[in-house]
Amino acid sequence: MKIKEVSERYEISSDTLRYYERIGLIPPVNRNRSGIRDYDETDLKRVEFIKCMRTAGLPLETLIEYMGLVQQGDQTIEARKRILKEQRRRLAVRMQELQQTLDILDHKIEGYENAILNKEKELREGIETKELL
Amino acid sequence: MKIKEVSERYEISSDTLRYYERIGLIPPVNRNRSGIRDYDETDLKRVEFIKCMRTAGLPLETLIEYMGLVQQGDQTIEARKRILKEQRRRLAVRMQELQQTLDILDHKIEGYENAILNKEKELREGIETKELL
DNA sequence: TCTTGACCTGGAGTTGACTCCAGGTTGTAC
DNA sequence: GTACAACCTGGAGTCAACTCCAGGTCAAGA
Repeated sequence: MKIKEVSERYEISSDTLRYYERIGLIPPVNRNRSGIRDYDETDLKRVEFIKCMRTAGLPLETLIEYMGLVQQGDQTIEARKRILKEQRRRLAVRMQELQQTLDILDHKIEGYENAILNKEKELREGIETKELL
Repeated sequence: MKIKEVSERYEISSDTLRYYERIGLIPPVNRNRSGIRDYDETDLKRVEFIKCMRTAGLPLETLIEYMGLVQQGDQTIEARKRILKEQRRRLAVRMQELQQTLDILDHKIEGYENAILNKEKELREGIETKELL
């Protein structure tokens, strides 16, 4: 599969795919006789995995380390597991943070939903409701 | 409250706090006679809000726009609500993405938990279990 | 009085992750 | 056989969001 198709399938630009290869995140992709990249199933799996992890915000550095360990074979399984567990932990924390922010946003949006009502009340009763940040 | 204390309370560096002021995210903070920033309650609320939204990944540009609207008073309530709703929507999408990645990580970790067992099986039965990415 | 530490400013530098470019080759369609 | 699109490389440029720095002010303690 040529780079453009991979690029479209995973919504990663060709430039980025080549970049990932340059920095050693993905091992060199096979080429056809004229030197054009031809991604095989293994390459695609790697790209998909990286896409997924990048979407979740894992840094390239960590992924490079991880992919390097995969290349080194079975004796790195423990190390890989450690990396994944650590990233899992971070991700869980991250999700809690997002959830908190989501709650606050909901609360604020609700506040705005009531804002017009409150303004009427203000006028009627001559009080001032507090500033909505 | 002086900048250092604010910085510690919200885990935002003093440089970043000043930076936020420079780019117009936070309106100018009051100074004491010698020109040193003295954050009041309103300032702290703004900082807290920004901290929370930045943690969730909202871009500075959006926050600047939003904070600008807050400064302009009640006639911008609709616009503000629209911004918050849009960000809420994005955040929900983001969380789904993270959840997906979390599931995949769990799956992979489980795969690694079994990896040693599988290796024994390989030896016993002379088969090869597929590569663990 | 002198030192120390926190603060100030405007501007420059850094980081992570791309993204773009010039200059060149190749395979296919007309 | 020539135009065209898609590919290649190495290197430079961009972007968001900080982060650091030089050079200077100021208040409080030894």
